[in-house]
Amino acid sequence: METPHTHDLDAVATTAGNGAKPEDPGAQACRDEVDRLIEAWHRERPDLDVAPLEVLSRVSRLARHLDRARRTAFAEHDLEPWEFDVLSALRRAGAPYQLTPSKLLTQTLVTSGTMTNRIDRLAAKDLVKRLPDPGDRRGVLVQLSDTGRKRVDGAFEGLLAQERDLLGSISMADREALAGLLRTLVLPFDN
Amino acid sequence: METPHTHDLDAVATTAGNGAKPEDPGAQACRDEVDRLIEAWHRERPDLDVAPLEVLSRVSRLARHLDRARRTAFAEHDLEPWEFDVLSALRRAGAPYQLTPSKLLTQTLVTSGTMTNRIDRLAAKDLVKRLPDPGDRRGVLVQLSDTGRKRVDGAFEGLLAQERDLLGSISMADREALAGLLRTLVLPFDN
DNA sequence: CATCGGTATCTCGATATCGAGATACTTGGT
DNA sequence: ACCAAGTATCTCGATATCGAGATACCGATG
Repeated sequence: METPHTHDLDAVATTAGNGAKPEDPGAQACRDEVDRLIEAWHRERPDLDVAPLEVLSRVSRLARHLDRARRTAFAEHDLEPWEFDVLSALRRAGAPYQLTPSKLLTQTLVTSGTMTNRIDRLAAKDLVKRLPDPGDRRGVLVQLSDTGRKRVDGAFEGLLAQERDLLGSISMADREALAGLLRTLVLPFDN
Repeated sequence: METPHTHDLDAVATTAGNGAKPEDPGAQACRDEVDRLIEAWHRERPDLDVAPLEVLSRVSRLARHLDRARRTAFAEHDLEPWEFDVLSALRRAGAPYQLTPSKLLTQTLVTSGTMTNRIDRLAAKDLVKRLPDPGDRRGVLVQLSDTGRKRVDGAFEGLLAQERDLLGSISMADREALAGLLRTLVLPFDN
């Protein structure tokens, strides 16, 4: 999806990118898809400042690539991304690895119907178990099984290895700067 | 559509975050969800270096928030995100706003079956038209209608306004730094 | 203890996507 | 001209998700 951003005041559209400028300080030599996207919009709508796309389109596109990469990484542990989402929430909760469906759906941002379905399928694979919630007969507790814990731990280690690899081209200092700026952008949403 | 997605993942050590550090230079005072995610993983798996999550989890989460925000912004122009994806690809192509389904599906990263379905629905709403491809009788050309062009132009302006707003808390210099670092991360995927 | 609003979970019909296969046409080689 | 391999698009069954509604239970109030 395209998240365009540019401001146009004239020729600003190419400011941050290494777009058409021939000088290119000492930076990477290559244009990415977003550079092309922005160039196309700038050609078609020279009246608009599409600078915001420089940041936000890249966030969206990178996230999509990360989704695919994670799917591959998890596949080596026979887990789908949605399975990791649920199991990792339980894992992070700590022993005895129990959460209510309600807690799980707020953490995974899916609807209750979806979560019921997911728990059913995870239970069928013996990765979680459904227990009655003592103290609230409406509710249930979803508990990570022993095999579930091992699978999610392995998948998480694989994920970290992959992510470390993806970040390899960026210095420690830049990673921290990046993390800080991203936090600033996320905060208004996270409350 | 949409990339729905859902993933929670990641949490990094506490390196870059303003996690538990009491000093906090002059930065924002608040922890985000990823800080909490990282703290939980660090508690449960102190043997792992979860630092990559500081960056990549934030990218994923921010992208999800952006998806929801865009859905809202597009709704004011009676467009779904997937509709904007297709229409904007046609719009960027420039007059006469024609692309083959193949070009459209490489740009939107969906399968051919999905694209056929999308074109059907867009054509039913008179936002695009299917034309025979002169020069290749297997193929068709998808052309943006006049109302389609107006709708996508309006939606794009709305999107830009929203994105400019979201980036408001970040200085111009930081935006450029952010865009540059994100490009570095995306490049290995984009080829 | 009866009631009523709120909460937790599940049910179920509608829908968008995927993915494998079908169909029709093109292209290069002989 | 013919044929095989490749390409462009569409078809269709399976599936995961959403979202509205149903059911069962909690808790405070009178």
